[in-house]
Amino acid sequence: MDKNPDKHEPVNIYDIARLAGVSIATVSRVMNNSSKVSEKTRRKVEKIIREIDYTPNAFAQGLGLNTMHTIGILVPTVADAYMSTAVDYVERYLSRENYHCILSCSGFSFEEKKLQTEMLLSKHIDALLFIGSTYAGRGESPLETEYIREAARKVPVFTINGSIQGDNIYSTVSDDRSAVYDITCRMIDSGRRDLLFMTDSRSYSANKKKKGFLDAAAARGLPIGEDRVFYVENDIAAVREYLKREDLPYFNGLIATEDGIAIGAVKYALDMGRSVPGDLSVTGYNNYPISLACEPELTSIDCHMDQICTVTVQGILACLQQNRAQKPPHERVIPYSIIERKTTDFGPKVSREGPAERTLWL
Amino acid sequence: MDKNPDKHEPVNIYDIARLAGVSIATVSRVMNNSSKVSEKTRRKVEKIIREIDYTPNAFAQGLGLNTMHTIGILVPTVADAYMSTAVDYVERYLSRENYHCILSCSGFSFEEKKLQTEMLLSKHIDALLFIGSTYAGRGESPLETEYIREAARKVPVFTINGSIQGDNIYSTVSDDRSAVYDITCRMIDSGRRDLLFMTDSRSYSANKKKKGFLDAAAARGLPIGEDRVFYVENDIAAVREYLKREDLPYFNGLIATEDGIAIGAVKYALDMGRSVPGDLSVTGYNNYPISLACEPELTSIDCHMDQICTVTVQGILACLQQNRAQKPPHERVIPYSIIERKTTDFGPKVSREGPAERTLWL
DNA sequence: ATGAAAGCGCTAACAA
DNA sequence: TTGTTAGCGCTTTCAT
Repeated sequence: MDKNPDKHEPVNIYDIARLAGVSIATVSRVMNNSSKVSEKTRRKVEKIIREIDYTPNAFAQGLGLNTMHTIGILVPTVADAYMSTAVDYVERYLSRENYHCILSCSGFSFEEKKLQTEMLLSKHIDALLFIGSTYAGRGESPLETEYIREAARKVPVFTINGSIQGDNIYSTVSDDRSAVYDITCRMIDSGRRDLLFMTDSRSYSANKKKKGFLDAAAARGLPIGEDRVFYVENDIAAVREYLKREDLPYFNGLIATEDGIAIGAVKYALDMGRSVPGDLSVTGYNNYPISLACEPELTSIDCHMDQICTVTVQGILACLQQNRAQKPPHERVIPYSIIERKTTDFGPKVSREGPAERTLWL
Repeated sequence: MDKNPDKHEPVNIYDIARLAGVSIATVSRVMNNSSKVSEKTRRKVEKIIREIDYTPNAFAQGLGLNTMHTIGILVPTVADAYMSTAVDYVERYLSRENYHCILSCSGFSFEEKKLQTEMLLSKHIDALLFIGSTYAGRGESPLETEYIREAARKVPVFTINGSIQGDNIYSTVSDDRSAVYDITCRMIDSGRRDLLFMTDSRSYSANKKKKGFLDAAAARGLPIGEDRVFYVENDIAAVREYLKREDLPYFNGLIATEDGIAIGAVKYALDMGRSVPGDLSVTGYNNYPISLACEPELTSIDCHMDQICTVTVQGILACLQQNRAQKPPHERVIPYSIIERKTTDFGPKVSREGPAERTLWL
């Protein structure tokens, strides 16, 4: 075994103790800022620590303390602007509080989601965060989310944009239904009566959006039902062609549950010589970077990811801080914003009867 | 202390041993698939393990083995399509090999990058991966990257898109210079002589791109120098205005080092009634999702992130596998592709003299 | 204020 | 094939 002379020899607390002429207990006390150390001893020990560049072994600390200050994060994929923005916020915030994040991209399959959850749990993380409505299932069976409740028996579980019932589970969501309700009302109030609703999913979240659309139409007395709801792939080119080929009813307003779908509609209009928003008014959802690249720039719904993440991390910290102040509420709803850009001509906001429910933020 | 009855009581190897009527060594052997266990004993132990749902304590394992099979990943921000795509690939691949990823978003400041590196190191990770050319510095002083060489004395260090010299450091990069050289040649060969080069950075990577631009112009005998190089913010709206306001020379071809900059140029053209690519030919870089949202769709350079990540992870695994087969090479260059879309009219590829150097992949 | 020593749960070398 | 036991490096009583 040729030992690499460049490699730092592992230095442990015993080395420091020996060099400083004290016991390991004292070194430990110094490392942990215990008050029970004389100023003189502390300085002596700190000097050695600095000279040797000693860092305590995190595994040993973890073994004794039963925590390594690590949060597990699950996302279906991080190669998506929604997820990656959330991960970025959460990681930075947590990092400031001296927590690290283990990230796992689980994909959308049930098996894989469950497996990755268990893998994360086996690493003795302090809390688990699920980002994305996919983890909430489709609301068809409680079995879809049973593995999450199972996880919650070991560590506190948090979810973003997917509400899950269960002990020790805390969700932060945006009010998808109201958002779509609002934006649909505004579109109707701007004179559009021939609406289309396009989505790429039948998830719990997508269904809430659909409800918002239908409720708004009903509230405004428009004869709009499921026949105005279309399921498409969230792909600009696909939607662009879909809107041409299909035998669709006439429409002059389109509500999409994804910016990509909305942009496909804008491109369709372009191809067909229909002006936007003149002939066709379009709204997206999520306010992704692509909505700014679109021409004209896309009106979209912003879910205030920063607030969602802030609230979530505060909940995590509250749960983990020993002074278990109080548990966070089981669900928190964050308000959305309608970002009006160029694909709509809503005009000044008319308050006919307002949204069906108010969003709250705390 | 009210103990939660729902909470799993921590089960350890001693419990299993007692219940199975064997020693902890035998349980450990079963867990690690050691061959030295009789089939009968193995079954007996496995039964208990399953019944109790025992999972070994990762901290204790880590302490003994001095590894928790964890890779540290640093990115300046993961809220960026380039980074998040890379993270997604890497994490999935590593996950299949039973490695977990600790992710850290360091930002761009030197202090923070260094600090986060040390935080990661203190977690006893098995390897460190830096994603993004920002970690390579600007090539002004070796001190910019000294903390990375320092890290490499403890664990193998890998970098994506930033070449760093040093022992135990392995880089995977795309051939930025050749990519821009190629695309500039193609633009010139399609009849454009009044070129602009726009970038948002003076990083090592950005400088290589600039060199590709200038070299190509020189190779084609065009009198183009630094006066055709412009530094702007990578922001669609900012570039859109910048190109109008500034007292710029006439240009009919624009090479951007970021898709966002290129799209800003496309929007500028739109505002000014210049047709794209007729009056102005534009190319971006990175082939982000926004390049598809752009109208017309943006020609861009794709760095084959999948290959970059595959090569990188293979290197990581090679370094970590005990049968230290052989170390990976210190630098690997991955070929790029020019994705021709609608903002250029390159026509059939003319092979005048070819790019100055060939890219290689292995 | 300081030190001695008992764990934390696991792996692996050594004995049997 | 199985069991015994010595670490791994740290935190934390409990003495002093």
